[in-house]
Amino acid sequence: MGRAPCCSKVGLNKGAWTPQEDLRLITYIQQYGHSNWRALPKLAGLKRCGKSCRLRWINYLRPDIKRGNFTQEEEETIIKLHNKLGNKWSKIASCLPGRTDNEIKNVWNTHLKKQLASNEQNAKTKSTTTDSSNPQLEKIEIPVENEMDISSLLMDDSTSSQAEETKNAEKPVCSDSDSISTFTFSDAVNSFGDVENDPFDITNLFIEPELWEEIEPKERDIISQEREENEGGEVRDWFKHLERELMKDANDQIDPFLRDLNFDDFKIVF
DNA sequence: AACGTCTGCAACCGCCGTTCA
DNA sequence: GTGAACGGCGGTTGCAGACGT
Repeated sequence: MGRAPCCSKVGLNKGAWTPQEDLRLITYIQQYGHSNWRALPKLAGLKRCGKSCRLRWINYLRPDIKRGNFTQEEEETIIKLHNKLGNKWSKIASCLPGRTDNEIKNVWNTHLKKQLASNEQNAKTKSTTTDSSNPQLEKIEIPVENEMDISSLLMDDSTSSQAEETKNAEKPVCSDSDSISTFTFSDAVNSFGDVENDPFDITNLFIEPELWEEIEPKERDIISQEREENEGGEVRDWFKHLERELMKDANDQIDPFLRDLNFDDFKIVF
């Protein structure tokens, strides 16, 4: 007996999402959250499968998505973690704030895998020398263990043994099982700081309640204060962007659901 | 300009683990 | 204990734009 399909596929839209659909999804989630993905499309008036909505939100519409090319540091992190974890994209993504598993998977399959392959090829042809044109992309041999501390993988190879000794004294960049307790607001700021044209301020990022509890009280105050000042701005900007997109196609009819929206009604959801 | 090929990425598919009645 | 419902994950596909001929 096979599993029932996640939803009836009859009459549902497939393929690329339209700006109208995006706007509907964002609007609904901002107002009501996403406690039930299966029910969401019906409640939001979307002709989409719940899974499709979830994927669209997680991979594209979430306000805390980090846009732009991956930095060298991020690529190094992916390579190191992939060496250790294999294709555990969600685990790798959990160590790269603002990056999605899908995005990381794509980057790996389209760029990093090829780079590593060509790097290995170069290493074979230049087997007499230890030089490498791209040292950070060299394959790193790390023994696989059942229990692991990802933070050690993210430290410099040269400092890893030292790091092991001072494990408890050092604050890891990320840990598989306990990332929430060690990831501070300052870490987030640093990790987002050099992103060009980042449309979202760090203080407006959606923060899961559990994570919010773990943020230092002082930092929470700073975030809250800045949020009060900017409340709704990020969402409004995003709506405005979508509005512009919507207006590009003169043949589009204005969605009645969206027509009467008052953008000032929307606030960041905690 | 027209056509074919390549590349990157968004989205889909199907399976798995967890939860709950 | 069982199976349906659901969220999540990883592999794969398909499309659009870039590029080459």
